[in-house]
Amino acid sequence: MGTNRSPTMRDVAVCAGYSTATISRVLNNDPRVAEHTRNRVMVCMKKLGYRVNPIARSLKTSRTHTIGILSPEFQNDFFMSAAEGIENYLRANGYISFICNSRENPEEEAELVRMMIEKQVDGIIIIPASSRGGEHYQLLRELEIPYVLVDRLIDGLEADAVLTDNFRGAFTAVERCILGRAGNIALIGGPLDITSARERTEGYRAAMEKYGKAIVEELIVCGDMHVESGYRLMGELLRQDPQLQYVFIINLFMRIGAEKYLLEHKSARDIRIAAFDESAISPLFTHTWVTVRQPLSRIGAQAARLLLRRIQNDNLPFPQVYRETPEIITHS
Amino acid sequence: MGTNRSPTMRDVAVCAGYSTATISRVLNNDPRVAEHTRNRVMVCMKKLGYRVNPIARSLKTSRTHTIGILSPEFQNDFFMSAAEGIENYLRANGYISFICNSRENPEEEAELVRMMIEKQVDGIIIIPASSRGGEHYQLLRELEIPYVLVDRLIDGLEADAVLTDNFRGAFTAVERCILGRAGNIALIGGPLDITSARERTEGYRAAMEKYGKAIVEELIVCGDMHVESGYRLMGELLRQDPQLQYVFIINLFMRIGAEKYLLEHKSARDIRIAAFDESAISPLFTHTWVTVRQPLSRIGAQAARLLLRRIQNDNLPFPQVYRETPEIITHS
DNA sequence: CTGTTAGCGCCTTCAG
DNA sequence: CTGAAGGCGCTAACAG
Repeated sequence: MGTNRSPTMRDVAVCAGYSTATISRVLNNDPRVAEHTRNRVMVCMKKLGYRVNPIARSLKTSRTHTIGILSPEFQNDFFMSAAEGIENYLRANGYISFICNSRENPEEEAELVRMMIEKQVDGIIIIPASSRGGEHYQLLRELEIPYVLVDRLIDGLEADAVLTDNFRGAFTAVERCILGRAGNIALIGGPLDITSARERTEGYRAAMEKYGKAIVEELIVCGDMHVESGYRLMGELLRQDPQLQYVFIINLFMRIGAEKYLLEHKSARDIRIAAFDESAISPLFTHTWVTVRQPLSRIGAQAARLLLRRIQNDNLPFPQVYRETPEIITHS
Repeated sequence: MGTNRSPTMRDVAVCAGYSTATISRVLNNDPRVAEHTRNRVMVCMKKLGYRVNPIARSLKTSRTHTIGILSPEFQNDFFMSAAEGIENYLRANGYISFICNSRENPEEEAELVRMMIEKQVDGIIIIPASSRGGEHYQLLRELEIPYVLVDRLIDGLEADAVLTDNFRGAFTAVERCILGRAGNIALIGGPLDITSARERTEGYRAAMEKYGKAIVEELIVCGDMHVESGYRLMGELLRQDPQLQYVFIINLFMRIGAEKYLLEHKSARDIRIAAFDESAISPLFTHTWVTVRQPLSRIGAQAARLLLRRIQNDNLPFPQVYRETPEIITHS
């Protein structure tokens, strides 16, 4: 009654008439244990409602079957979709995960990495808060704790990573605009020290060049990835080129701003937007031409898979960088 | 070089010339340890880069300073905002948290609860996947593991909980419409077995009654909280009452659907929407009249605080249910 | 195939 | 104020 401490291996051992070593073997599927013994033990475990104590086990093995995940933002569907992909894969493989919020702050990210190390996670998946790295990456390497980057790379850091093929996504999206016999195609890009923004910009330029479209530098503008800058930049572009027909926008939030601008300025004109990302609100966009859909949950699963292989010391060449192909959707 | 196992209490003890017992005392701020001893020990800890091994500590104390969080959906800004509030509070108080995804599925939720129990979390915060409960709640009670519900209640379950004051939010929003000298005010509600949907509907009715507005049952429709149903229901309402001026919509997703309907059907007419929730995309809404903003991160923090008090056995009366007042914003 | 033994790193009486 | 000793629950040699 009441605070019945939960049964331990010893209890099972007594109940079954074996030593704890045998119980342990059954637990770990050690093949050299007699079939009938195994059965007896299993029955006792069931009877007593025995469950291993993962803490004791971890203390012994110094493996926790726990993976840390670092995300720069919780209220961001993209990161969370990737996190979901990660979690699903891990859970299906006997690991559990642990998401923490770095709040776009490399310092906090580093602190969280230290905390995770302390908690003895078996590995870490990081959606980096910045493309500029930090000493914690080195720490992880020294301690030989495997980690995988997701969505962004770190400049100058050799590391396993899984991310969208940003270049290709941008290239194809812009290509579709060009093949639609576009006039000018403007770009609302992002900070060039964010690898994904840079790659998308490069994709734009490459597509333009490939098809011999003149690149008008005035029609290439950079925002900060947030709604307001999209709004502002859309205005600027239209002032630059009142006849503008196509805009390629590299992320969802700036695109929301741009749509808002168009809405408010009742641009009856047929501006067409090609952009990365999709979300619950996409139905409200009125200028959608091409959408680049990132395979986020696949990216997450891929990252988790890679990490587990590292943990199991599969000796894959280092580093592995997977670029997952996005889906390009052209709307009517 | 290389695999230098990390220093243990014993290393510190040797370095400082004391026993491990003393090191432990320093770590736990035991007052009966001489000041200079404490200093010596601290210096050694710093020098060796000592960090406690929380696993060993947990094995001994059977407390993990870890809290499990269950969320029905990762790609949901509202849940994740609450999660963020929780995490912040916990981290500031020496606890870490552990978010898992129940995928709107009570079975998975139960399974995750069992997993968390196994992992020996000190407590759990649950955003319930369903208002209908399940045996895991009883399990938690039996094992005397504290838990707090967030955002939704469970029918027939006495439990600590923190949530938005849905009734009041709805009441006030509708009141503002009425005071704006509205004609009919329609309602797009949700499944009545979800407590929050039910409470919001009640708030609507109460406000209507208080001001003596006739409740037209044809103008009260229920969706499933998703975009499509908002779209469909907006259409139905306008067919019911082509002169409709105000609609109160109980969540963001149905509201997106409704806005989409209005957009496509170029309702130049001045329909005004009062609705729960706000998000990155709110700028794109064109019929906003009143917004009910849930204080999600406060709710999260509150839930975390309550849970920690339970864990520390503060004997508060049981159960505690906090209803946090939402902010009501009236737009021009 | 099974048991014995010796810890993993820490906390906690109980003595001194 | 400090130390010695035992044990939390489990695993991993090493014997047999």
